[in-house]
Order: sequence, then C-alpha cells, then structure tokens
Amino acid sequence: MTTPNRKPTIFDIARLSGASPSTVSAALSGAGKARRISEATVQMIQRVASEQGYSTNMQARGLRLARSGLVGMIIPEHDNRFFTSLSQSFEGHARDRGLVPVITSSLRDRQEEVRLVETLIAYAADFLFLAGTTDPDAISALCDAARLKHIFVDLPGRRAPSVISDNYSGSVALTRAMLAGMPPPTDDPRFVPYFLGGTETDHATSRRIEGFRDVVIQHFGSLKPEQVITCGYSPRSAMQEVAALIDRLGGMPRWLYVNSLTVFEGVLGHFVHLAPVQFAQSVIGCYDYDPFAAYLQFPVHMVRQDSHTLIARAFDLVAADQFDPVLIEVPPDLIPPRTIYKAPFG
Amino acid sequence: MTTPNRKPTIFDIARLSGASPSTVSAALSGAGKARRISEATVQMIQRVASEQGYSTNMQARGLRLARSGLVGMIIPEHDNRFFTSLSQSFEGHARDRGLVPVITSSLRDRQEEVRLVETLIAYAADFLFLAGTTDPDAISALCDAARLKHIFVDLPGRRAPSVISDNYSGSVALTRAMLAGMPPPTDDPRFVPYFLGGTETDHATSRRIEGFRDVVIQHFGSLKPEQVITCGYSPRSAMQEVAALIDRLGGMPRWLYVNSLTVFEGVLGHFVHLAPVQFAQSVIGCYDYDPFAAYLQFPVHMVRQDSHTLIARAFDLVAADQFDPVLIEVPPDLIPPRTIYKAPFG
DNA sequence: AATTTTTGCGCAATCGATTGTGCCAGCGCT
DNA sequence: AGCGCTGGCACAATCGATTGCGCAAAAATT
Repeated sequence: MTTPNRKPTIFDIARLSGASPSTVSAALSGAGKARRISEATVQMIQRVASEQGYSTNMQARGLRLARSGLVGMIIPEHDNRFFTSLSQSFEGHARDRGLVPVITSSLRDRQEEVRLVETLIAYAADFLFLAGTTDPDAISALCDAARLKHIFVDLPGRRAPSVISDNYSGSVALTRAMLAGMPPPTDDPRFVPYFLGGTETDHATSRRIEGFRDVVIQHFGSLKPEQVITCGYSPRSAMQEVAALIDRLGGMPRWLYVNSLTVFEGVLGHFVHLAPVQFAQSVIGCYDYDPFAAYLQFPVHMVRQDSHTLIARAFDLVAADQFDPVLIEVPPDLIPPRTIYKAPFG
Repeated sequence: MTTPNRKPTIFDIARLSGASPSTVSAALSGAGKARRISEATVQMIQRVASEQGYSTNMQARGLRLARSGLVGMIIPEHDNRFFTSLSQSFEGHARDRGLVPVITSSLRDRQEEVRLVETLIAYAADFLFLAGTTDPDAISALCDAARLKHIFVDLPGRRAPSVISDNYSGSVALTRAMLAGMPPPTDDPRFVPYFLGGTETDHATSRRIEGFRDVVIQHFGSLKPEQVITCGYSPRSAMQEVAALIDRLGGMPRWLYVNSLTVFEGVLGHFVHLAPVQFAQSVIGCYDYDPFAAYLQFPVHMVRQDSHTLIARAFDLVAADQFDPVLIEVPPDLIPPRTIYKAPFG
C-alpha cells in the first residue's frame, strides 16, 4: 500500500464507499442511529474508513462544533512531584472522558499564565483547571470574557469553583507530628520550630501558617515573628534564608517546617555544606510529598495532598456542569518518616 | 463593557472597522505588508480588534492552513524528574518558536502510545517528539502515513532522527565512579556489583549494560549473568527483585547500579524494611538524576542526562527541516554523591 | 387502493480564517 | 490623450466536518 498524497477526508471516504459526505460523517461520528443510517451502511463506511486510515480532522470538527475536545491544565512547573501527581490524575480523568489533556506550566510567571489562558481560549479548550494560580481573579475575568469554564485546584479563586487541600488541618497534623515527644521547652532559640517558604498572600501558605501557629502556641506558649520566614517558592531564596537562619541561630533549629518541595530543594542545597552531625537531631516537616525526599537521612514528616481526589472532585463539578464559585476542601495525608530511622528522641 | 454574546470574529471586526474580512485577516495575521494593506488601516484594525478582545480562532486558522501550531511530546510518565526535565525544556523551546507544547504521557503502554500519536495526528500537530518509546518503528509508520514529522529523544528509532544520551560512556563513568577506591576483589557474591532494572531490548538499557559490563570485567575479571537483573521499569517489580537479591545474597550487595528513577523508587520501597546498618557500606549508582535522591543517607552516584541539550539538538533538527534518520548522542553528566557523606571506604 | 408513517440518505449551509484573483483609482510617462 | 503600473482593498473559494431539512422509496395502516 502506498501512502496517499494526503490524509483522506470524509469526501474521499464518501467517494470510495458510494455514500454522501453527510452519511459518512454520521456513520463515523457515532451519530448513525440518530440520523437513521442503516447498520449495514455504517459498517461498510467504517470498513472503508479504516482501510484508508481515515481519522477525523479535529480542527474541522472543532470549528463546526465550537469546541475542541481539548481540556487544559496549567501548573506552575513540571519539575515537582506534587504538580506532576496532579498532572497524572488529570490525564487519566480526561482520557476516561474522551478528552485530550493539555498540561502546561507557567513557571509561576503571571504574564505567562495569562498568555497560556489566552492560548487555550484561542484553541477553544472545553474547560481549564488551574493549579497554583497567583492571581485567580484576573484569570477568571479572562476566562469569563471568553466563556471558558474553569476550576481552581490547589490555590482557590473567588470567581470559580475551587478544589483545594484542607491546608489548615494538614498543617496542624504535620506540626503535631513533628513535635510529638518533644522535650520541655527551653530558652534556646534553636529549640523552637521554624516555618520556611511560600508567600504570605497565597491562601495555602496563610492557612498552613495558621495551623503551624496554633500548634506551636499550644506547645510553646508563643510564636515569634522570626519563626515564620516566607521567602517564596524558589529554591535559591530558600537556600539563602536557611543559611541565614542557621547562621543566626548558630546551628540548625531542632524543628524546621518546609513549605513546599521547591523550598525543600533549596534547603537541601544548603545542607550539602553542613556536617551531618549538625542536623542529626533535627526534625523536618515538609508540606507536600516526594517519594525520594521521604527517604532522606533525617526524619522527614511529609504531607501528601490527595491529588487524585482533588482532580476527581474537580471533574465531578465538570460532570455536573457546576461552575459557580464553591470551595471544596480535601483532607491530605500525613506520611510519617520511614521506619529506617531511629526515633529522634528515642 | 458587557461581555459579548460570543467571541468576536474577523467578520465582527470587519463590520466595526469598515474593512473587509480579508483585510482584517491580513492586518491581524501580520500579512499586512504582503497584501499591501496601508499602515494606517492596519493600525486602525488592530485597535478595533484589541478593543473587542479579539483573538484568532486557531481551529479555523488550522483548518485553512492544515497545521495547528501545536507541537507534541510523548513521555512515559510525568512523575519522573528525568522526563519532566525534558518536558520543561521542550516547553521553553516550543514557546520561543511561538508554538504550543502539548505534553502527554503514555504510562509506558504501547496501545496508549499509539492512541496518543493518532490523537496528535487528528489535531494536526506540526511535529512530535517521542521519549522512551518502546516500539519506535511502529510509531514511525503511523507518523509517516500521516506525514507527521517526528523525532525520537532518549530512546532511538530507525526511521526518524534520534537524539539520545551517550548511554555507554555515561554508564562507564557511573560504574567507574561507584567502584573508585574499591578494595581487592573477594569471593563473596555480595562484593560484586549488580545491575538492576530496565528492559534488555531497549537501546538505552543494553548500552548501559555494555558500559557496566566492560568496567566490571576490567575490575573483577568477569561478570556473571545473575549480576544483571533487567526487571523492567516498574517500582513494584524492582522492589521484588531487590528483595529477592538481598535474600539470596544474605545482605545488601556492596554495589548496586540502578537503571532509572522508577526502579530506584522500588529499591527504596524495600529499604524501608532494612536496618540502616544493612546498607551502611553500600554504594548506589543511579542512571538518571533526581535532586532529592541525590541527598539520600548513603552515597548515590547519579547520571544526569543533559535534557536541555537533548531537546535543543532536536529543535535544531526541526529548524533545519531535517527529518531523515540520524543518531545524535549527547554526553550526560556524572553527579557525585553529596559531600555530606563520609567516603564509603575512607 | 389510498394514505400515512417510517426508513434511509443526500443537499447545502455553516463554523472562522486564509488567499488567489480582480477591480478601481491615481500616478507617471510618452 | 492614451498607456502602463502600482497601491489598496474586496470578492469568493477553500479547508473538513456537522446538521437542519427535504425527498423518495418502502412499510404500515386504514
């Protein structure tokens, strides 16, 4: 069989099968019953089509139907196991529904985020999921103007449905786990917990800080402002901040709460310069889960957001055609340190 | 301003600006000069268009031009820092060229891989990058039939350009690094290196085994078949195999070469059940890099494939419109264990 | 046998952008 | 005045699929 000069269209199939293009379209798009095409004709057309290697031109179909079958998801970055677990779930659900997932990263750049939304609008995406959006309202405005249905995941928005983790309870659980079995408080500034990373203005960070604060106050009676260091999400600034902190304290703090994997990467980048003994007594907590980070040489408590449920809930909203603002919170899981470690205070 | 009933088209802009649709099209698509539209008219039309929030309907344009502006990349999975580093580079390069990257994962399923290629064909992707393809020739056949330009990355194909890591030299470097400073060989089967993971039939694995073999033979004089365990890429089977190996040897081997991050995840899943002392003397090597895995509690030598260069070379081929088979090898980097560890034989 | 209903399918418009072609006015030239 | 040339724009066809509508033949009904 020689390769044809170009891809066959319904007109080619029509010619070869002796039917009309509209009949071919109906037969191949599954609208055979609805358009009263006989079963025999449908089968015959399908046979011819598969012989010719026909496949629907989705641009033509999309143009006619004013939808593309593409569904978008914007994440801050691919290089992050939390976001990729969202991606992986998103792909699965999208495919189960016969949709084509388009996952793309903004690198936490607002301009880029806007461009991506505009692109997805131009391609007539059927709907859009947004993870880690920094300016949800602006995005919603854009989407609304183009009638693009959208749902926020991970960080909530006011103008569209949001499916997020229960950051407060997750943070409380994480902080409690870190402090479990702690010795009586002392005056040493190294013997209080520190919170590192994130942006105060984002919902997730602020809720996590609240959880952290409540538990710390319960155990220590107070929380000093310098115990909360919100330095954004970049590994670089995290590395600088943790270095400065250790320098200031004259050593590693006993408890370090790390807000996100990217921050953790920065922290580890600094640990390279420390002798192991310097953090031998430390307990690390990290909001978000990475399977490799879970096996580090010191106990790391991690919060694993339930990305599967987050995405599933968002798709439930899609299925129900529910795009009015609503906030759905999904509890995350606490992952204890691996059993290969001795208990820190044992 | 009220939101319009639907997105404006060039016909709306034409009506509002007093020009014809074809003039509007020319003005907005940048073909103003070529079609001799006066500068004043172009500016006027652009102003009206931006006032109306016009954006090109890419489905219509794509239909007319028989290309979409979409460029695809298929990877085995998102949850893997090697593949996501490819993704991230791919996105950057695609955007620099004004193209829209569509990255999607096959979960190493051949059927799914084929479906994805067919989907990208249906959407008229401009070209396609394929990473970790298990059956490249079948994919090439599909793409050729649809005149879809494609390039293999990571695993090579015969019928299209391939840009891959220099797996042999990377493997030699990794094995050498693992064995550096090794004590004289003994008869203990725990004191020989083991290779774990991958598929013998894939090019990367077979080249890596060759490199491993050559170095091991150089140091030990021989390599027994049981020292090479190719159990695929799934963490589950890796976990089983490493458990069986340790059981058989009566303890951890001194050197374990882990072929890919997913295999490493499986290995770590088993390490949970071991006392730290059991692998305190072991040296791990892993082909592929994960920033967290690089900080584990035992020395881990890692090979970081130069994903940026891999993608850059592939885009060079695209730019040169070079889609005839050719094999380009890019040297990977060896990442030594972090300095926080004591030297294993120090 | 006449009428109504159903079955099976084709015609032609439509989605929104691009592009080959044609038309007209104005200009310079002889 | 007559001619050619060019700048500036509009007309209409086109890409490939979907769908409202219509029509003829077959089947069912009276």
